[in-house]
Amino acid sequence: MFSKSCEYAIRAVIFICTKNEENKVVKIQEIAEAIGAPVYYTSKILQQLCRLKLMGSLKGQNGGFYMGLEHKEIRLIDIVQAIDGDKIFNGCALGLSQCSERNPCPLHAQFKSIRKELKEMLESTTILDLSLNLLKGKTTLKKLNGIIK
Amino acid sequence: MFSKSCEYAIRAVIFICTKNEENKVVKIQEIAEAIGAPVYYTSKILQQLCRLKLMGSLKGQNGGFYMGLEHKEIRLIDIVQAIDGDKIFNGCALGLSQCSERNPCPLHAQFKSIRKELKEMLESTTILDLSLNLLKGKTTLKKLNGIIK
DNA sequence: TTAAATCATGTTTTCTAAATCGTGTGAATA
DNA sequence: TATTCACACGATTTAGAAAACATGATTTAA
Repeated sequence: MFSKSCEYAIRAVIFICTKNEENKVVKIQEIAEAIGAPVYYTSKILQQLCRLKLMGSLKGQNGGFYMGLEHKEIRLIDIVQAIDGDKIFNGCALGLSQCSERNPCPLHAQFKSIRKELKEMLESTTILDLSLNLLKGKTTLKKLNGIIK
Repeated sequence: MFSKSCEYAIRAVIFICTKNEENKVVKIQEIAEAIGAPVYYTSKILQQLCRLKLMGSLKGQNGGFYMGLEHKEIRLIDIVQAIDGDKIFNGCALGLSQCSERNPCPLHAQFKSIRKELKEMLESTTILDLSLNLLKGKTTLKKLNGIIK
């Protein structure tokens, strides 16, 4: 569904957002460990999000990544589009480049409503909401008996 | 969404089914060209489907692949499961191995209905239906001015 | 019966996403 | 202001999917 990069991005952003409740900046080392992703790879992805102003970063001692007030309205769709582009919305399920409304592939109609639902979900879900659920313990990023609930 | 192999598989199966209206066996060469896929790669995939009895094949001169009466009830889900397994139904959207109903990831709830809709669609759609739409010209596997409509 | 056609199968190569590495740059603090 | 810590960024390596190849097995038809 999503690329590995995109999975990491979403996990990271949610995690950082939970930390931001305490107005903290989070180091890449801590992020990578918390979401179970390779450190260098994760940092690359987060740099991409920073460039697009989907999150912030601070260099130097006591530096790290953060999601501030200016990022409270960021939604899942923003992250997904930043990393995976919009092939998830436009891409043909059968991989046909010429597939479109006018020239539909055999599965085009069948996927229409699924795509719509997916897009609406990504558009309406904020990272903040997801992070609040994580904080409340309703959802998890790790194993039940892991460090992070 | 699907792996490349799975895309090819679905395209091929639909195409073969359209040919079967005339009770013909179709050569791998013709199939690969019709669906715009590499010959050797496609043959590998179809062999997999043959082993699972999702289609038939004949060796020797005038041989090829076919979908006979015994395959008329085959549905999209059969093809997808044969090639991609069921990670599309069970796999976590965030790639977390431990994600489950009891230990849901932050997106678990959001993806629930989307998954359900996808699964129901794959279960209810027969290859035959898709091939009939293709024959009627309602859908296409190729460019508008390509050989195969 | 033999040769050609065609699927079957194991191996190798290629390509790209994923992961790693090395060096640069900016900020904090002693 | 020098040192250290942490992100930034380009380059490289790795791994796995995708594609290509080589050879074997089976059927048909001349």
